[in-house]
Amino acid sequence: MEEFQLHEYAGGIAMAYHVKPNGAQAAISIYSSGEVIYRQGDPAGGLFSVTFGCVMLSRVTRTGNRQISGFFLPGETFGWELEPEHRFSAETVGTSSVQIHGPIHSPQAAEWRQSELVPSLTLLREQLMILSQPTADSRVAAFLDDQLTRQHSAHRIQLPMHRFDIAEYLGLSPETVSRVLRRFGLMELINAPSIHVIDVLYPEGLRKICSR
Amino acid sequence: MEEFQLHEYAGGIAMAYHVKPNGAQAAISIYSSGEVIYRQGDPAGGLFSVTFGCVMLSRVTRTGNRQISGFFLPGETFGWELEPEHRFSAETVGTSSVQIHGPIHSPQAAEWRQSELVPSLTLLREQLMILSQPTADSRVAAFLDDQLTRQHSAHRIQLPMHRFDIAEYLGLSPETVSRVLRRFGLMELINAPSIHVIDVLYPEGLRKICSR
DNA sequence: CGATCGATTGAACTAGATCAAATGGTGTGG
DNA sequence: CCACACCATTTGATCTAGTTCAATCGATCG
Repeated sequence: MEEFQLHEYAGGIAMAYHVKPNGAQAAISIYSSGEVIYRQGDPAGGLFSVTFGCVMLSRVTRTGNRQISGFFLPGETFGWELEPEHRFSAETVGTSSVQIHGPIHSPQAAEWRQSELVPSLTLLREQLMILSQPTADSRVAAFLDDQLTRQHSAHRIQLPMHRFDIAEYLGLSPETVSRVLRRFGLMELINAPSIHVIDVLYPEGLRKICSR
Repeated sequence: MEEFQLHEYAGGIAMAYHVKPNGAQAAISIYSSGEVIYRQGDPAGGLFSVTFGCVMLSRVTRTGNRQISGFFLPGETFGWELEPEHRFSAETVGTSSVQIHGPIHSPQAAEWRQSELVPSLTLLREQLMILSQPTADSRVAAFLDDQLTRQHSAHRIQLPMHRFDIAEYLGLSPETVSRVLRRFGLMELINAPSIHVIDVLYPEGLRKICSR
């Protein structure tokens, strides 16, 4: 079992050390909701992985529009950059903790890089399949199904992000996202006990809606 | 300058050897249009990169729908798999040649893996941004702009794939793709001398349409 | 020169966006 | 502890963008 040692907690940020099985330590930062881990244009230094909560990657285009690249969940790695600058901003969505693996080309990150690159690619490919869905229903359904998988849950999923962010990510309006979720509720596919929690009552039904 | 040695050519498939500067040889296959390189479900053996033409990755979902994962152009690498089976099919779009780097975990592929994974990730992330565009115009514009970049061209792009495939990739109907392209033509943003060739007359105009 | 398949165009319909208003939840101050 | 204010979300009504279905056009190939 892995162990966490909390070192300080001030102003919503904490540093801790993640004690790996082999005794090595990796720095862990704990963030409160909505904090920026790095900003688009910052020097691309590190490779990160989520240990708790959720991290949203987004960028602002030349024309001033915001695009959401994705939401990262525990066990998922982000911060890969080909260029010397981060092309996306990373911010927490809800209280979250993030493990820092050091600079992308550092020896510390090497092992991580090796083992996590292909999973990152696979993850991204799945996200692509969500966004190539033709209708709002199928997109939202695919999104929820993806969350089920990535949260390793049979029914309950956490959606700590705003509806607006989900909408922007899916290329839909927030009103449409809201309406689709309501409809899914009426169809008894899902149940939303609170705004940031959704119980998927009938996962197979969701999957049938995908790519229809 | 790199050298190609052609060894055989039968039934549209040829094997050749790509003579690298250091003298090492990497196998190259030449395919005619629409040939399948591997099929979804095939054992995931190899890592490939396009040397000429275009390769389309697609899959068929449980519900029988086809999804297009993307189009790969010269210099781009595909075939990454986390699991022992290919989750997508790869087929050529137009006459194409593909370099085979050997099994994904082989020493021959190691170097390639190292150098090409982050670029693959970056590429995929760009594609994600295309698909998260909210309107048909912005999607098609982003798609064309992406092709300009990836074909390293200032104006002319080749679109060897069918309109239907583009449409499926973008989550649009083929009619809409056709209409958008026609409209772009009327706006004198583009000019299509033939069905598979498009000249972008005013690239900056395309970019303004993206993410509007 | 016809046959076939893909692409385009047209017309009707529907899904989703937009604008506007109402609701609900959370935190703050009285 | 309650009332208010602020924000995100939901709901409603209208309008537009995109799909669908159908017909036409065009290129390629026997």
